Amino acid sequence: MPNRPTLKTVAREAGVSIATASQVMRGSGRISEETRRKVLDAARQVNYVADGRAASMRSGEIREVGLLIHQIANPFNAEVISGVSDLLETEGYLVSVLDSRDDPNRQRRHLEALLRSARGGLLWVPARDTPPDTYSLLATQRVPTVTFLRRGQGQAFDHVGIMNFEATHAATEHLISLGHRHIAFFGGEAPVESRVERIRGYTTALAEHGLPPPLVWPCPDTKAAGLENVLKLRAQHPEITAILCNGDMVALGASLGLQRKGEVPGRDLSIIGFDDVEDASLATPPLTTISVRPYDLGRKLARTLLDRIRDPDLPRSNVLIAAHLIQRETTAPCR
Amino acid sequence: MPNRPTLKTVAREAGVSIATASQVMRGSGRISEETRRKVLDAARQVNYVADGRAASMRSGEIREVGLLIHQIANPFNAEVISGVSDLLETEGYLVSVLDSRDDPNRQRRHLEALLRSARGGLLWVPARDTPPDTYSLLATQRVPTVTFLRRGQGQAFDHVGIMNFEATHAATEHLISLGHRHIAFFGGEAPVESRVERIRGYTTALAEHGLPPPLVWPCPDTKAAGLENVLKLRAQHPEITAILCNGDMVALGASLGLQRKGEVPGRDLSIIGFDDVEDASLATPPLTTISVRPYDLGRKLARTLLDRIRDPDLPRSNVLIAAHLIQRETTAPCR
DNA sequence: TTAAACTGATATAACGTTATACCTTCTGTC
DNA sequence: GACAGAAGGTATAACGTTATATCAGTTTAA
Repeated sequence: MPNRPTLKTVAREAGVSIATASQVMRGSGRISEETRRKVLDAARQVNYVADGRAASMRSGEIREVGLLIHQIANPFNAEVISGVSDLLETEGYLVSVLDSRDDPNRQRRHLEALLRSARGGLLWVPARDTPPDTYSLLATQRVPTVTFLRRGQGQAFDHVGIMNFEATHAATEHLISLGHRHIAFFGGEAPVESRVERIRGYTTALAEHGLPPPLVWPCPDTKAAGLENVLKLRAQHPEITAILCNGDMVALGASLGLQRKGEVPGRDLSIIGFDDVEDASLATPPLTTISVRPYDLGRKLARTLLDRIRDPDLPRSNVLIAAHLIQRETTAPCR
Repeated sequence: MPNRPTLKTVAREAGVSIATASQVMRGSGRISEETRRKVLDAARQVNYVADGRAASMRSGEIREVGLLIHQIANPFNAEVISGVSDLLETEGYLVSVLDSRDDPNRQRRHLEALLRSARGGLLWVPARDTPPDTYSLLATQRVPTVTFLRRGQGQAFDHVGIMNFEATHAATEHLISLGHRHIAFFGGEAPVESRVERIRGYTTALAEHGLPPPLVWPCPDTKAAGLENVLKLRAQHPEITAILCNGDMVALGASLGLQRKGEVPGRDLSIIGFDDVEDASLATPPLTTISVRPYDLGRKLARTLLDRIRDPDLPRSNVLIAAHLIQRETTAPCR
């Protein structure tokens, strides 16, 4: 039973040296058409696939990057990942996607696994409460790194984010223009900047219009939690007529919760989501939400990493993607 | 600016040889407590992380596996991936998840990327119409491989699947016992075995009860497609009173479509899904579906791969996971 | 007292590539 | 026909680990 083919196998089969075989496979150096053909035939013959480990060790070029995020099973994030993969894969990179579940310990383990095996680059959403030594680990390892969605304490890295403040500011003003005066911010728990910025946009808009003080109601970013918590919120604060959500999943959950109680989203409580996941437009009623084109964000992210890999001395970049309100049917004038 | 630390750095820092440093890091060989401490301190000092490429080249043990699936952004598959990752990560493996989008060319590219970089093992759902040379590529590369959900032509590999026939057979009988006589099979397009088996279970049950000939209505496994197609189906075949779906996403889509037209799932058309994704129980009305515990399937899958990696001479295994009907509110007696 | 066994460390080769330098052979020029 | 230069190929070292053999001391056994 033959072992897996290496360059040696190919070279032997083609009757040339290993060095020559290597040059042919990479299309470099001066090689006659005849030799080229012989080597390529031999390679096809034995189903040769280069060993990326050996290649990258010698050449220093690692075509393997990691993507470490706090939650994979979230349609918005899935779209981001899609955008990242599409671009990086056409450039010949292998993308390893890992889920930290927003847990710093789990994140640390993943990070070390990535540093061991996929050290070509890193796309990273820092978990909440990421300790400083995790940042310094990355710094000493000198892996090209781009943070996204959250920057955490990784101020030294490139970053691709969302215009959170502007988005929730505008969304809140929209609710105000519909006559709402008691508006809550609903969802999310961790003190991550993305949420902090969103809350700031919301709070600022309230203040600018001289409305009652902000009410922030935390809960996990899942449908199930949204469903449950919206009822608690309404029981405890019956004056609330509109909620601005930290994400579509809680928003959709809230919409479901309302309907379970026989109420109508929009008419009985205005709801604005954040992300514009596929379900947002498919839900009944379709969800008013803030859209950020996650796929484009992913591509921008990949592009930023590639630039960084190609030139480590580039100035640190900080890209913010615009977000805009999409009005569907869960917002209505206040009654 | 110092470069990334290697064993050499650690050894120099600790005043020992590279060989000794290596032994300490791996906890092998005979090392005095004093030396051990010195090396570990030095390693921590410089933030040392081993280079898995070099290690695996020499030791032959690759702690990196690939998972190649036809659709990542599907809650059922996401759960499977979760189960796989949890088990493999505690065993120190890095799992690279790739999405073939059920396209053989894309799949081929991914496979070659994996063979280049993550050749420790492969978990694989063959794309539809996977050509024979893709199978033989894997065979010559001798990467431990386990197929799941679909076997394709990869008869030589270990496999973890679902009892599809039994599941749809039972589900169809359930519909029949509710009095339905005109039942359609709804969703899925590709001639993959999982769907073929499901259709066979459905067809067999119909035949056993002497019911009208089967009606199979293909459509992509997405909510949007389900929504659209259920209306077409009803327009063209008004006699249908129940549909058995190839997946929850189409089933949920169908449920939405019905409601858009003011009809009530269950009362006006019985719907059974397949997968029991999280949304199935959260939807209104909650979806009757076939559950297969995707997380457990994922763990079983990982376990199978580990066994194969540990002993390449093991007899080929073929595990089938049971599936059972969960009755919620989209099925009702035929009126 | 001396060989044998053990302890704790190290030197070295190897994994499969690629970059570099080098070595032939051929062609053309004067 | 001597020599420069190009064309086409190869030998070799290196990447960062780990497995193996080996070595110098020290202890134990007979």
